[in-house]
Amino acid sequence: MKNETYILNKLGENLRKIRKSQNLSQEQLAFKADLHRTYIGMIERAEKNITLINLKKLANALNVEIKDLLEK
Amino acid sequence: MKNETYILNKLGENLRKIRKSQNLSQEQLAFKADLHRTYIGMIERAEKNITLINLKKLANALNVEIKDLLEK
DNA sequence: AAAATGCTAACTATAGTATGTTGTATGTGA
DNA sequence: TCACATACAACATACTATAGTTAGCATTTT
Repeated sequence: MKNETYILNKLGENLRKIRKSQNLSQEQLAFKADLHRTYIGMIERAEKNITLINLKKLANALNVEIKDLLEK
Repeated sequence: MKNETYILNKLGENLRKIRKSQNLSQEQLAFKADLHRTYIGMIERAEKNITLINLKKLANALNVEIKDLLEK
C-alpha cells in the first residue's frame, strides 16, 4: 500500500464502529452491501484502498453518508 | 463500468467545476495532485472508479474536503 | 462449542500510468 | 482573410499495479 494510509485507517475505524453499533457481523454487512465477507475485514483493517462505488455501497448498507465513514 | 454511475458523474461534474473555478487546466491539477494528465480527464468524464487515496489527493490539491467533491 | 474475525494465497477485473493523435477554440501576424 | 501557432481537452491504445473475489484454515471471542 502507499503511505497515505491515514484516511484508510480512519475509514476502517469508523466502519467497524458504525457496523458494531448496528449489531451487524462483517458477514451480515457484506450481504447487505453485496460485497464479500473477507473484503469487509480487509477494509476495516485498512489493507485495501477502496473505490468510490464500494464506499457508496457501504454507506448505503449502513444508512449513513460517505462523509460519516471518513470524518471524525 | 458498473451501474452505480451516478456518484461518479457527480464527482466528475464537481471536480471540473471546482478545477475551473480555480483556473487550473487538467494538466496543472494533475501536477498538483501527483496524478496523470489523462487520468484527470477520465475522472471528469466518469470513466474511472476512483480510489479513496486519489480522491483525497484531489481534495488536497484543490483545498476542499472530499465531501465537497461528492455532494450537491 | 459455536460464531465471528483474521490471515494467507491464489486469481480476475479494473484502476491508474503513459504516449501519441485528433479536434477545437483562440490568438497573431502577413 | 487566412495560414500558423498555442493551449486545452477528448480519445484510442497498451501496459503495470492493485482493487476486489473467493476458498480454506487459524485464531479469537462469546
